[in-house]
Amino acid sequence: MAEQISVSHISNYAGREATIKGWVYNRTDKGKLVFLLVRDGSGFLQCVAFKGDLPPDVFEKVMRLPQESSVIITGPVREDKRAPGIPGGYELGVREIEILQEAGLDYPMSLKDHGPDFALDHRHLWIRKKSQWAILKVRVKVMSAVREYLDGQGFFNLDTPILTPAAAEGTTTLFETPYFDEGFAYLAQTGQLYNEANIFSFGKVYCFGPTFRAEKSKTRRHLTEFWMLEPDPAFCDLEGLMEVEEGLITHIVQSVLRDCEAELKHLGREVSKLKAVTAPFPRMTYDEAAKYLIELGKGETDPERKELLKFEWGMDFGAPHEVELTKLNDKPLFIYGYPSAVKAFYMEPWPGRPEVCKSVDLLAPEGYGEICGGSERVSDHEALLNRIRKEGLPEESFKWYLDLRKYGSVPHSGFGMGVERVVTWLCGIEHIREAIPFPRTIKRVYP
RNA sequence: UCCUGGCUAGCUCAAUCGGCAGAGCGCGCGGCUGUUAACCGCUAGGUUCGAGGUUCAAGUCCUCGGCCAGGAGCCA
Repeated sequence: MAEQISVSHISNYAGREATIKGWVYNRTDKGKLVFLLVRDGSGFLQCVAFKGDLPPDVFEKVMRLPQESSVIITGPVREDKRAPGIPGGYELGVREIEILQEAGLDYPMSLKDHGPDFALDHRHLWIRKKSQWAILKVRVKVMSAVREYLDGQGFFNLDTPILTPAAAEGTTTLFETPYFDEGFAYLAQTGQLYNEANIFSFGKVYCFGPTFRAEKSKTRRHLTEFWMLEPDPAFCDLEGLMEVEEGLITHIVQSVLRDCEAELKHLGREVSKLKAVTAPFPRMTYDEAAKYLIELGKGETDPERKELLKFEWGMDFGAPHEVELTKLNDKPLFIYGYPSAVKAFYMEPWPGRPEVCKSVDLLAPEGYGEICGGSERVSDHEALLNRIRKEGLPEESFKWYLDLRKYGSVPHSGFGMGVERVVTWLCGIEHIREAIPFPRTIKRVYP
């Protein structure tokens, strides 16, 4: 009996019999010869049926097998440069085929491109498509690389609650849900405050889960539900934080390059640009970036562009500003020392410059922009209390958070990384909605 | 919330100045022993987003409405 194998391991079986279980992705019939491109989740494999090798009724069925039919195929594995697929270069002769189900002929997803509305309405089927499968494979690798790296660096993965009592940062819109006799609970937009509590029990911690933002953002960089990684190490200043970030990002990129070569190739990703992503990453202060942008704006002649690039010290970067800054380097770029006024209340002020805080954003190159945002946290109890009062935040809600500064406070830092933004960048794709299996956007909760 | 663009066959799109509603893909039928989103031939497939208006004539122009997109703001 032939061994059942994964398509991804096909190269180990050349010259032997093997069985694969999967779905017909495409069929090309040539009269007395039929090619079935079969996917099994691990890859795509060409299976070849010759008329002379099969009983007439079986061959007739294979020749008419609809796209997406589920099959179990057994036959000889052959090395053949002509064979397409992922990894490709190998094919399976059809000696025996069991058809579990002939798919309906009205399968709506074409192998050609669809418009976004149609594709998203059929996301449950769209994910079967090779391009989407490749992107989501990269996502899987990013997720596992994250855990692999942080676990290896002595971080502990402590989960933080998704149902939370109130706004962590006050400003951003939250999803609200009724909560028994307590009134309302809110879907977490960050696990950071809880991470900070976990720090004092575990030292270096991270949370990794879905995050919710009810902002009415309608761009190719936004989802209302996205996955965020938030590492928070104790005894770590801003410089130490940047080192954690560049170590993590480098490990993610190298892991994807190593294990997702075929997927990136299929997506047409220029791999050489990712190979350049190694620590250390360039660093730039907000002051330097502001100066650069102001100069750039002065030199701009197109009035529309000039308006978009308009900038003065104290502003937060808009998308067009970010894009310009990402063009400066081939590697991700750290920008640190933002004005306190545009950042959150818990960020440590810069020594001797209270108008600036110890915050850092990491911008992915090639125009992709912000993938991480973080800071050193205020560790002094009085200073934090003052910040909370100044922001007009409800002191009572932050009692437990303030406690953390009373019992063994230490310098600590943390950042958040948007998983889908990283995947979008690594895959070189246009839109973040393809970087998550079932995207949630302002206009879409189906399917 | 604002700005811009779009809506025509199952899908992706064309239709000149307002003048007969088209193609490719997919489905169906036929052909082909090396296809790579195969190719070749044939068939079927239309409430042009909705309502109203202008006109001899509207997919095309005007008004209102709906839906989608991506950009601004905000952010990861």
